[in-house]
Amino acid sequence: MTAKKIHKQKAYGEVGYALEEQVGFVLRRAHQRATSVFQRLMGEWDITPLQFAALVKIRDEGRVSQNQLGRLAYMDPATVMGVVGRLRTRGLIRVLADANDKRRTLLMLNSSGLELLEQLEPVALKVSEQTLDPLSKEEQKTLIELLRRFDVTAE
Amino acid sequence: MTAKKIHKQKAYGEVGYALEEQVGFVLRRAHQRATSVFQRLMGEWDITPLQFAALVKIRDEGRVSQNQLGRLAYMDPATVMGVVGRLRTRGLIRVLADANDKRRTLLMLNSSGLELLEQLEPVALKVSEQTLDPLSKEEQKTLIELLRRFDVTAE
DNA sequence: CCTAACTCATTTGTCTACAAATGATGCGGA
DNA sequence: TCCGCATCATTTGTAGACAAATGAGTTAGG
Repeated sequence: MTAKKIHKQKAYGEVGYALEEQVGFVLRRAHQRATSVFQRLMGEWDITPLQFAALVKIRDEGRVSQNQLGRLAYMDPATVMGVVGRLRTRGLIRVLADANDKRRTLLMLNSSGLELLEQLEPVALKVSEQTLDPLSKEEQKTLIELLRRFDVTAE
Repeated sequence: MTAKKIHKQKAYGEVGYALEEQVGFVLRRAHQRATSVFQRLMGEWDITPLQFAALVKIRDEGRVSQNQLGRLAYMDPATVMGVVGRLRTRGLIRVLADANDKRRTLLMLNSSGLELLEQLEPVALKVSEQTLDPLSKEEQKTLIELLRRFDVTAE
């Protein structure tokens, strides 16, 4: 019914600017899909992608300062503030002052954080799986590799 | 300098959960790159990726209702509200009531909206170009195609 | 022709995302 | 040694992203 209207979109070879061929647009779409799958599978634990990423990074490091965590998980300082605050409120991490550098706040998982993370990791693998479902195994590998190339540029 | 710390991240074949190999994580990264390039090139016009997408879609359709626009640009109703509000405030679109359906609000570009959009489109192409810069032409095509496959599922 | 189910715009609330500014602290070089 | 510059955490402000709820309006089926 409404499908007819859709065809008014600029088609592939058309002259003008085709929004759905621009990287930013399709990346946004793909990212929406990924977070949607994440919410569906992780919803029952009430955790967000960023909160999960933070837990993983904190555990991998043992102990990190907030800024360090931000660099590892690609969050800017303001965003880290929020994420860390919520993890702290939920009692998943321990926050302590760095004796060697009074500017720093050190973060580490406490036992409930570690326990939760261990429950979550297998689910996170399912999230990746389901997100990538429309692609063949070969294509999945290609996609991840191409996306990771955006990283090298450091910037 | 700090590069040494980075190697504490789980390496490729390691046992545990490797965050940087999960789709959601790399998609988020890639999307960050795209919006960062967008801001850098579009900053001088003070426009955001979503606002630009909305302008394109409104022009392509001629006139759209808000919900329709949301479906075309993949924004939910609450997000559309904000974007449309800002475009209206800046005087780029015209908002009128639909005579046939009193629930609906119709949107269309006014002359300044159209004029701005025409200035912006060539810049938007540069945004895509620069974003994709780390990849070869061949890889760029592959990436876009793979990303667009996430769309077909309709979901 | 009437009502139940749907659609539309809108609000509220939570969570990313980032720019820009701030004050406290640390550090390197003259 | 001390002074400028960098780094750290933090705040404020704007904008996307979405869930959930609401009331007005439309449509389809009985």
